Amino acid sequence: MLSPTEQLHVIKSGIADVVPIADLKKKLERGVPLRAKLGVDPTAPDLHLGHAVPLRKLRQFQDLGHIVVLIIGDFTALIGDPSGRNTTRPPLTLEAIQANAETYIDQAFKILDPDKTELRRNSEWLGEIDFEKILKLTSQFTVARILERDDFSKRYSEGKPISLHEFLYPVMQAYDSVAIQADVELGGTDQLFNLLAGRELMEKSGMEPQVALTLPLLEGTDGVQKMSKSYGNYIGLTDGPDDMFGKVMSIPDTLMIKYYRLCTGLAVEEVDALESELRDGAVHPNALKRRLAREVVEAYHPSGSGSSAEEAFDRVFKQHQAPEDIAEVAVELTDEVHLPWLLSELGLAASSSEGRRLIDGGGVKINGEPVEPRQYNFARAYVENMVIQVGKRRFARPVSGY
RNA sequence: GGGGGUGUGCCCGAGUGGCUAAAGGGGAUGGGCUGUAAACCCAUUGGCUAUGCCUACGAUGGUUCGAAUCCAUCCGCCCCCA
Repeated sequence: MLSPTEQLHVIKSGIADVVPIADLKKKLERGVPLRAKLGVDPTAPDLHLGHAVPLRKLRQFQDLGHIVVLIIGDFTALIGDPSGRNTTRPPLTLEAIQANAETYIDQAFKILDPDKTELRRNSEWLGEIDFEKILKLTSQFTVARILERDDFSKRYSEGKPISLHEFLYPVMQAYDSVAIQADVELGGTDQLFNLLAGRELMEKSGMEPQVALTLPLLEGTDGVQKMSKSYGNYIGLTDGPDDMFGKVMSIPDTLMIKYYRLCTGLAVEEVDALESELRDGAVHPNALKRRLAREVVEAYHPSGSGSSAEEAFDRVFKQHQAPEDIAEVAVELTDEVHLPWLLSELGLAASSSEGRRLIDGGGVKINGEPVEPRQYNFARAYVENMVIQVGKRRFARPVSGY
């Protein structure tokens, strides 16, 4: 086992904050495996790299010999965490929660070590709580204290509605920590309030309070907004290797090290070394990003998939050739084919008007041959089974639908 | 419960009767440059086999030769007072 100081170095890599750091040190020095908690809301069925960030950190805890307690917030999902939102979240149905939870667990164990993971659902203890207990719990917190939370105070001062039940979210999350006797709880920076609420409640329950460890939000491929499906800047955990590779390559350079720290399983010292090489100019940023992309791909796909994704990438973007497997799309072709229509059928354009614009903008190629602006109609033989390309990265091959 | 305000394209935001498919910005997409990075330059950004037609300025109805712009009702959101 590493010394407490060494452990601390690993734990601190890439994180936003630990409060209080002294408590964490103290806990580590005892040499007893810690219980590291992460509560997840089974609200989103599609997981992306951003969701994986805390899981990676948990994995580090496991590798250091600690225990991970992964709590599926099946009960709390009934409320919907208002974190980072300025509106009330709609509660989910039980079925949706169940399905999302399954997906989540599936993905999570691609990263976590199952032998060192305690998987719990918070309906275990929250489901049977009675009203008297709720009153006792809620009496531990004051309205003023709850209103300190950023999004609450903001919504309150902006006159946006806050439903009373939303106040209970931090209370329930805090109670989770009591129930499983957490030593450390992880969460995004937007979770700090909830994490500290847990700390407070534990203390009031006569337990040793947990340490709050916050992780930065991961920016998406645009490098600005946090990764999220609704911004369209996400890298999905179930994305194919080629796709995943390409998406990682498109992140801004400035995010590379952050991605290394938060999205790969690379040892902390190694990332430290890469960071200084990058700073000294000892390594070309492009080479570093390629390695990052390979690492990320290999984390979610079979070994070897990283380099084959890289080859596919070079084929398309360096040698400007069509990728090896192009999506074949069945369409019903007539003898004369209207290309704008075809582009929208193939999913390469949102509408045939957009297809027309793409053609006029010089962004469409058939078998590598650019299509002249204002040229819209082609003989069937000219397009059928051919490689239709839009921009640099979108390809499709129309095949007969019969 | 009372008074006031506001609702425009993916988002923000001009527009107060015709010249408005709707200024400007952001974002996005395509092209150039490149390392599919950043920065920068150019173009496009409602639909439609298309020098035209259709649909659009919260919803419905009305006034008018003509409405995002005027009127009525409704819906949503916000502010102030109680």
